[in-house]
Amino acid sequence: MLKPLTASRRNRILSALSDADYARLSPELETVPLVAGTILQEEGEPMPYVYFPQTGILSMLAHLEDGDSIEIAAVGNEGMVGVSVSLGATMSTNQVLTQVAGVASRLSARRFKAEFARGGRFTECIALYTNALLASSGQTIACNRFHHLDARCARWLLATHDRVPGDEFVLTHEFLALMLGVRRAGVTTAAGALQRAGLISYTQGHVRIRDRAGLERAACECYAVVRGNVEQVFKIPA
Amino acid sequence: MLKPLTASRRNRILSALSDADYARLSPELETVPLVAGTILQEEGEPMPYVYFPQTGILSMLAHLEDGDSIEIAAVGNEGMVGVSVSLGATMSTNQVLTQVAGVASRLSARRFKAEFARGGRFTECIALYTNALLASSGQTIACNRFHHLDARCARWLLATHDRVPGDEFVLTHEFLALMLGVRRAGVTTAAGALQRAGLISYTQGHVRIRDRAGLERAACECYAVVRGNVEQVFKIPA
DNA sequence: CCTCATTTGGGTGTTAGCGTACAGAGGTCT
DNA sequence: AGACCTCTGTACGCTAACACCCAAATGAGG
Repeated sequence: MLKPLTASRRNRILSALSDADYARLSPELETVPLVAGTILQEEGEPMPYVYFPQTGILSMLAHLEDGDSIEIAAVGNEGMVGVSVSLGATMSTNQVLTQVAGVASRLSARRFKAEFARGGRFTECIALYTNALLASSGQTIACNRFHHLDARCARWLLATHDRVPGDEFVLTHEFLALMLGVRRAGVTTAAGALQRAGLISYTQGHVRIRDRAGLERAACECYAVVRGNVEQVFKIPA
Repeated sequence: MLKPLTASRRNRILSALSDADYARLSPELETVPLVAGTILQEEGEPMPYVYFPQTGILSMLAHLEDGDSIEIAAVGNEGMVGVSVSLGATMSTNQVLTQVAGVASRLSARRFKAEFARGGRFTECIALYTNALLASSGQTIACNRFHHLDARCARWLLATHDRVPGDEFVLTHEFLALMLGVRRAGVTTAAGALQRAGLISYTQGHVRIRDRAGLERAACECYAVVRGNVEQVFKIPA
């Protein structure tokens, strides 16, 4: 027996489709598991699919020649990976990996392009989401230049917390260091401070958010700005 | 006597329009001077116009709560300011200011949206340019995190050199500091090193590029990456 | 020619985060 | 239980860039 049609509509962009549009697209949507650590797209390679996470989190990463890397944006069920396909790109400019395991709906790039070209609510949503990505990237440019590790750390934890069910999730200092583009030891120091302040606690690769409000105070403004950018996408009068 | 129709087509996006499309749009295009230091768009405010520079350079800036600011992207005759209008945005998320004086064609946001909705080569160009901006933002996120001031300084000088006629242009350390998000004294040190290496020279607000190839070696990879992103826009088979 | 504002040079002490290294703590597997 | 591997804590010296400061040079205007 098939899952109900609405299963994949935990993704907020897909759920913005009219029932008619969804019915047309639905046979083309493939539900795929997102396995933590898996790479979905590689920099400079073609993008056969676009992904709409239902649960879990994907990360877009930039890599530099000397091997340094950093997260550009995180994508949960509020967004998608592959907007650049709608902009006419053929190659991915970033690496995309699964940060938190989950499930996504994927769609072939060809179908996605065709659907995008139809216009309507779906197209509008994708465009607005692209705009949010662009605006958020600008904020992150400034954030990486000016904000200190503690604040960026808090920002990142909040963004992840928003996208997982409970208050606890899997995360090592090592991984967080990769996302923030800093040393593992640096994260240990910053996270240690947050822990001592009673905002979080962690053991062996598991973090627990203990004081969400406090964490928000510890985070830089960028958390709220980026979140606001994304909320704007869905605040349009339908 | 009117200037020839093709005047504004020094902008590479406008010149991608078919003659028919251009003829239709041309009466709506207004040629405006770009005065150095002028602010064309303010963060959080509506965007009545979009701009297609013919000459000169515009800068998109991000501002943080505490007053720090940094350049997100520079736009010359290869691009435009206001792509987010085509994505459905109503408010600007960045400040835009004139970095180097020049001339631009401007178009009302309404007309621009309508024209964008028509589809065709123009639409395609705008979409590809938006994609280039997005990709370049990702690169800049990493750049600001990892690359040192000297290299970022060189990157910026090259990007500007690309967009001005000769080898010399107006620039103070103060202004460059604003763009790079560093102290003025920091720029003095970095630029001094470039000068001592014979790559540039400057006096009282005027820089001269003396060794372009050397500067390219001194710059981080981001210069070439971002430039490549933009070139990609115009490399499509017409 | 002199004055004055702008621009640049440089100096001092501070700091966040780096690179590196090592030790302990907590799980896992046999 | 013991061996092992992953994860976290911490320490030490180093450096890029900071904040703050003042002095010199340059060019424009009266």
